[in-house]
Amino acid sequence: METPVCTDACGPEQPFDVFARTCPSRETLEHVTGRWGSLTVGALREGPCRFNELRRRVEGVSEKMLSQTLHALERDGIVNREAQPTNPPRVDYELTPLGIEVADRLLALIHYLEGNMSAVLTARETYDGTRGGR
Amino acid sequence: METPVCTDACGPEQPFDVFARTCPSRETLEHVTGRWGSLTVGALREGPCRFNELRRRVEGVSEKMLSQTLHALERDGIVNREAQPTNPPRVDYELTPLGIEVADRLLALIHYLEGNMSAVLTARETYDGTRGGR
DNA sequence: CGGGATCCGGCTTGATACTG
DNA sequence: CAGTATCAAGCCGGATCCCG
Repeated sequence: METPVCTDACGPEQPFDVFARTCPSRETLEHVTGRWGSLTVGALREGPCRFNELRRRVEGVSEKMLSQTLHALERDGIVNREAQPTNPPRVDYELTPLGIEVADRLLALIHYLEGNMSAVLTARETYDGTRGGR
Repeated sequence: METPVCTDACGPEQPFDVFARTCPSRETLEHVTGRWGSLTVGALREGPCRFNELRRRVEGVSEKMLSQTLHALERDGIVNREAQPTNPPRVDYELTPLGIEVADRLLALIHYLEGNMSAVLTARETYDGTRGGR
């Protein structure tokens, strides 16, 4: 489980490298950091959640995109899906242990950005101003 | 600069919240975690870099997308662009202090994923196997 | 070398409708 | 509630040409 080696897509004795075009880690990174992936994972860090509640936490996501995002994350072992065959149906989504680790690193980034948006906004004004109003 | 407040898009007295549909932090997060954004920021963490060298580090990115990505990151104050009006022209890109902080958090996520891809790959096999070959 | 401008095909996305 | 199916639109991204 430590220092795994990419046995098929990144070369014989080479560890996974996201900068390599064909490395599967790039795919997973995209699932996790994708438009809805990062928000979904971040929202689930607050605890298990049902489908429609998740939709409310992640403002703006459509049913289709949330469903699609959750499937990709479940396949990658980031999210666990628990369905109870009751009526009405009840399905809970939660992070796996792997997902929790991912979420914490993602949230560190998110919170840092949230905490420094004033700097970003200032930079934007400077940038937009410098290039003559364009 | 500490505990900034979103004065226009997230409500009067409320800090920036990436889960809110209209919060500008969501936009910046997408620039940073976007398909090429994360790899570009990660690659620049190794040090300043010229355009075409960056293209080589980030395998698979087109000129157009790299250019576009760099502009967005520069506007957000993540990347600094230094052009020397020589001939042939020489342009160096580097992370700003803000960008370095962002990159470190991003790389923490990337390295964690790279180091746990075997678990992801196993999860995928299980997932694909369970749902009867579909 | 370091890009900008343009064209264009296709995948992604978002409504909408429907199912269990 | 928890999704899937369908479809049109639009944006993404690559290829190409051009410029400084």
